[in-house]
Amino acid sequence: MDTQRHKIALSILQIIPSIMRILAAELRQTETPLLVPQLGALTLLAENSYNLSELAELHGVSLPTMSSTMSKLAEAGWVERQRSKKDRRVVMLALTPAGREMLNEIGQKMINHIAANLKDVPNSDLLTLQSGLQVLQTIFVPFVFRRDATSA
Amino acid sequence: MDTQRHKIALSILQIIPSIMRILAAELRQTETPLLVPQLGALTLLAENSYNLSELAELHGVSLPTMSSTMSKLAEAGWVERQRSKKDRRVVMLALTPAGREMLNEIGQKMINHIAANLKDVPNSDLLTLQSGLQVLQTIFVPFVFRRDATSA
DNA sequence: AACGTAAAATTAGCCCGCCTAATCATTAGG
DNA sequence: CCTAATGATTAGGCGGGCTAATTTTACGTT
Repeated sequence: MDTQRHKIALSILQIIPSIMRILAAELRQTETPLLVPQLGALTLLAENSYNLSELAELHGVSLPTMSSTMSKLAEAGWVERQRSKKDRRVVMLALTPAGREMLNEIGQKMINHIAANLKDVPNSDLLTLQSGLQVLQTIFVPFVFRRDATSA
Repeated sequence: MDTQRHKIALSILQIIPSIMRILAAELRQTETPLLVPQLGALTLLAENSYNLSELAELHGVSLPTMSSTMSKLAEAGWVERQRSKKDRRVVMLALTPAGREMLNEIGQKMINHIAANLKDVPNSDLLTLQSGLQVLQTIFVPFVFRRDATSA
């Protein structure tokens, strides 16, 4: 019985989904053409060009899920598929110029929107929040990369 | 340009959805009969009996969404609808005994599962995490209750 | 008392995101 | 060569979210 860890686990289970719904709702309200998962995928592509498998793994979803997400983004003209010449099974994804521009706009808008929620948060709490998020990240985000680590 | 708040906003935007996907995936893997939103709604009902509107508001979703969630849970026998006698438009929701039992089991299982993720987190980080979550909650969770606060 | 409006819930219809299973194309290896 | 493995897509299904429309009940005004 590790009470502290269980209490935190309960908090996570209760709080994270709530925030998620709020984020999604805010994205919807700003009438951006993007939803949360699309925004996440595009953000990954903004820093690097990935093939579909890599992208799916980084994003923590299955290959078919990412494939379909990419289809929507490609149809909107924000992402381009290109088969690799070395290995023609592989599909490389990259932002189009339009996609990059759109992402910059929307991303900034969303960040401002969320930052507005923090307007009245005192500085000391901001520091606490920042550290807490950092811990959350180190705990959870590595999991994505460990997915097939059993084979490594 | 409030750089600090913007940085935190960016973190939230990047981290929360990732954790959400991980939580959902863990729920799926444990082969529970519940998904995240259902678990959340049932957890609310475990402490109180609510009518549909209240429940939708607490949970931060629209009425139709909650109605459909309740239909699924009712069909599974975990929740009971009952029309109020005072106002026959109102539908009260309550856990059935079976629902309560199932929720206890699953809830505990999920919490253990998440707590396991925290196994190797040092104590100092746990404290940081705990405070950070608290701040997150005070920032975001009240929003649910403020939804129609414009009329108050 | 009757009529019209407001409120609570459901239904209908839509789309996204997530999955697994099956398929197709290509590569790699015996 | 032929088979097995790998990368991606397609097919099919379901939950969860929304808005708009509908139904039932309550309430207020005349």
